[in-house]
Amino acid sequence: MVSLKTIAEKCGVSTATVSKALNNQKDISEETKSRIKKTAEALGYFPNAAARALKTNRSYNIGVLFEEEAGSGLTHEYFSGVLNGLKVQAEKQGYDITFINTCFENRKMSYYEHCRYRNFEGVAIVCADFNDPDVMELMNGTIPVVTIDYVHHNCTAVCSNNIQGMEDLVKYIYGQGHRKIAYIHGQKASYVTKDRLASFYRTMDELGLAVPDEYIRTADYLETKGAEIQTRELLNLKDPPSCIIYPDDTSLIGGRNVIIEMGLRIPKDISIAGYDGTRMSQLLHPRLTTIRQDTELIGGEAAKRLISSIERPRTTLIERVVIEGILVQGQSVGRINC
Amino acid sequence: MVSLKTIAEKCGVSTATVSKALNNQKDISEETKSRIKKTAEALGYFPNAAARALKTNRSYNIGVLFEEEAGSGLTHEYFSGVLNGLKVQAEKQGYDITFINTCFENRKMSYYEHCRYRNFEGVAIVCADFNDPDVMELMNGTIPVVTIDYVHHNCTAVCSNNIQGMEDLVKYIYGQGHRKIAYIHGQKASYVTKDRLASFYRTMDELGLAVPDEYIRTADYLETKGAEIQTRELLNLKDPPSCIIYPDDTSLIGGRNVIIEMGLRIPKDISIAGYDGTRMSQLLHPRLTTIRQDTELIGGEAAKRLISSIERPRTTLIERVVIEGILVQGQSVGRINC
DNA sequence: TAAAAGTACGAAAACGATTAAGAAATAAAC
DNA sequence: GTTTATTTCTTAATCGTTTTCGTACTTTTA
Repeated sequence: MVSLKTIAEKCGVSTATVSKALNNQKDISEETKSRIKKTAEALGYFPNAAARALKTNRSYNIGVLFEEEAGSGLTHEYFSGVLNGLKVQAEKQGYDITFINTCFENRKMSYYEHCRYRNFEGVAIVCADFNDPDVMELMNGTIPVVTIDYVHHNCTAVCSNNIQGMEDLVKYIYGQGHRKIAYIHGQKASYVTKDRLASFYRTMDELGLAVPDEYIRTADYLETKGAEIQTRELLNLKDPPSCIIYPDDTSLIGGRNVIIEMGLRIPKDISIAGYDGTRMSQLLHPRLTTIRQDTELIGGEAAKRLISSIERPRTTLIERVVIEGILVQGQSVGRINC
Repeated sequence: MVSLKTIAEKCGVSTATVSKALNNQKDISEETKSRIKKTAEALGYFPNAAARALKTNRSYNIGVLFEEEAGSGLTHEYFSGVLNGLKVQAEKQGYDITFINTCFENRKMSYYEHCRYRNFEGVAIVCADFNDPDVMELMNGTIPVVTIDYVHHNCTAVCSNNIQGMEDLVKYIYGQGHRKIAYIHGQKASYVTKDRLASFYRTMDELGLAVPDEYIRTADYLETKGAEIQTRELLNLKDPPSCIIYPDDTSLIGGRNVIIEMGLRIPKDISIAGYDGTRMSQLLHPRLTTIRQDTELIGGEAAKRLISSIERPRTTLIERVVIEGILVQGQSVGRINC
């Protein structure tokens, strides 16, 4: 292991000098500096993160909380996209990313304890149960935290703009001539659902469209079962909608299958729209009309804000960052005469 | 920051005693041990990973190389599934997972340098360009490395059993009565493709079936474009196949779209099979016949082997671990009379 | 009862870096 | 020519652990 000491001996100076030279402090002469740097290079020196962290209390390490409810968080495109954005940006700024977990040697430890143990300088909560006391402890703690799609008074939040997204979607559908628009929304507990639902109602209202109660239904995100059932019921109504908006692109598949099964054509007989803009949504025929959530950007912004609050804690505000969704005009919402 | 010193003072003993007590060394009396442990608990003590790593040279941290060629590695279900398996198992055994990158302060550093900097005890290469000199440096280095779906003489490899998977798939298709089976395979450079292709030929041979050259084609993994083109050409042959096997579930979608466009029914008019067993594959109608790769298990095994070679370097062999794929009998391969 | 063995703890060095304070040499100021 | 400032480097302490070795005391053994 080549350390400062090795270099110091080779150069006939003290380790202090070597340290300062490599860190470009100005009380070392240019000549010695370059001599030391050359030797360091030649010896293949790299600093020891542990030693440095111990002394400076800076780990350049960010913890990411990524727990999969339902056992598949990492494999869901939305979350993994966000994680990727986070990773890319953090790397760019010289930070590493480590998953936060709860195992330590044999015993359990809380997220917060893990963070202190590893000296994480900040935490990004990408995918977690926000009601979990351990998660709350983390959010209420003193380590800077950024949350995704969840607002907490003590943390900077980066959220997809579900209000604007839903508004854009509804207005586009309206523009295509649709007047009977149904919305199957996801679980009501989440912020995401609340925003989208409120925005749906508001936009419909603005457009002067009535929303029959039976047009509003619930089905789980990321699953097809619920969407299947709800779609069937919607299509069997006396006055069925001409367009159905689904919780997301994945659950939409369930509805889509039912529609095809019933012998209906998309978008001839019935129009459908998703939400997410998954890769798959653009592979299907017809390509889905959906709102693409810019997961890269969401993750990237999260990283930027987090690092900012690490490096400039005084001047960084706790804020709510909103990332616009992008309407993807596929072919699943057809043009009709109203 | 509550440290050993804090506890030592509170208990009126030395830090050495505290350390030994908390680590359950046997030259501390049971009485003092419990007294110390209680105080530690009460003070909310947690060891400092950096200090410990510095002293013991053990970081309990594993590096994961996860570079997205084509800019989407993390969001691909196969890779993210493996990563998740890795994460879960590593956590279970008390290790943390950190992404390996190449940025350090301002300058670049190689993967290997990053690993030494962070004292990673082992490395898992999940998704990377194996021809990259930096990746090769890592594999040839002294840090234990486990690779996924790639074999290198110096590293333990965990691979999906593509030989058996393809064999199972072909035999199942044969069992359904198909005799004219086409195979659109992925990029030839990869081990995965080589294994599958060889196994395809071998199995067909074993079954006494001829493989016309025009039945073997190439299309990229994870993209639909190539599969579209190849499917069209296959279906326009004088003697088209009755079943087409695709590089993977994603590229299959391209072929599927072409088939639907041409007015053919799956599996009535043409049968198709994928490879991967993505979530989506089981949402489509008809559900895909495919080989499900147990990504959880692949990642889990990778973690186990890696940790084993970290903790028992002497007794751990460099080996090639093969994870069986599971035939998923969807409905996309129909029964026909030969 | 003296020697040997065992038990329970402490002192101090070490891991590899950073940094405040000090020292030696040179340059500038009066 | 003495004092002061500047430049350049060193000394030594420190971060929070672990670990080797030593010591004091107690218990066992012959």
